[in-house]
Amino acid sequence: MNFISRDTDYAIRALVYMAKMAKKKKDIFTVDEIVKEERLPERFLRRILQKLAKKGVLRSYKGKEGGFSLINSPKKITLTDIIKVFQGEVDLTNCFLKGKICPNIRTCALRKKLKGIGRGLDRELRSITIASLL
Amino acid sequence: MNFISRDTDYAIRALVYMAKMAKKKKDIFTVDEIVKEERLPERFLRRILQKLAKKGVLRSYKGKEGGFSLINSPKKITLTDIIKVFQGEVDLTNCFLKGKICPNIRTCALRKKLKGIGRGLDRELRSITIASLL
DNA sequence: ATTAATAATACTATATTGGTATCATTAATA
DNA sequence: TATTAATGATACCAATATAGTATTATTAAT
Repeated sequence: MNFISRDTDYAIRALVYMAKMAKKKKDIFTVDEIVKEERLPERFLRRILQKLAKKGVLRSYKGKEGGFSLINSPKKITLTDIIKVFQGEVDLTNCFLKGKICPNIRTCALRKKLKGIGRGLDRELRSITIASLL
Repeated sequence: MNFISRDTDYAIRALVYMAKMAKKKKDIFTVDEIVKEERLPERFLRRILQKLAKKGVLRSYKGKEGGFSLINSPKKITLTDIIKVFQGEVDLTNCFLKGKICPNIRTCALRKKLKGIGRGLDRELRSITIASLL
């Protein structure tokens, strides 16, 4: 059971690259540059960055000399943010009989326990920022 | 992102039912009985219990008067055990460029951080036993 | 011999994952 | 203003995973 999906993984690599280079260089990056440096599949990464742009993690510039840039400081971008974009909210308490048979998720001993664990996990994932990975 | 899959969920329900009833009653249960009580799809649950039997969580008895029984005390059956049966080892540190491009998982800042979190998570999941859900 | 249970295995439908392809849009600049 | 170099939107596709169902074999009690 993989916790991180391929697009989350690629997104993190791209963001870390951008954060690293933004310190020395200009801060707009083309997909081609990132693909070359990080050796990721071009069209797939393109779609990933587009999604990050749509979700407000990146800003995109169309046209010649365009590309993508970070909107916020790498210190502000957490793992939780990125996972949420590609894999949705991490939900430890999901119930497969919800509504049908189970009376209430709050009376369920399992979900009650998992809820606490999920909160702890989220707190830890939130502590991992792009900046912390440089 | 659902952490628990449907078969893990159904397995837990079945195991909790068996643990609960084993206290008052005989301890061999047919699939039909569990299906009726927990309202789960019969053939699907059957395959789930067979898998639990194969993995040493349940004992199975063929023939008339047969069924399934718990092998170990409900205190000894942890959530980690059950997740492992149906979803494999929970791996927070999986890397999608392993071997190809990434030099070493141990030099990777992200994986290093996730490894610690994964250990904590595992410890917590291990503390949830079937007995603790009664 | 009959009956009532699991075992093994194959099959199916649907969703998700991982990725590719195409064409439209935009903006710099020669 | 035409060219060029970038992203945007969208559709498509293959492989795998998920969530089951169906069939036949085996086993053990009575």
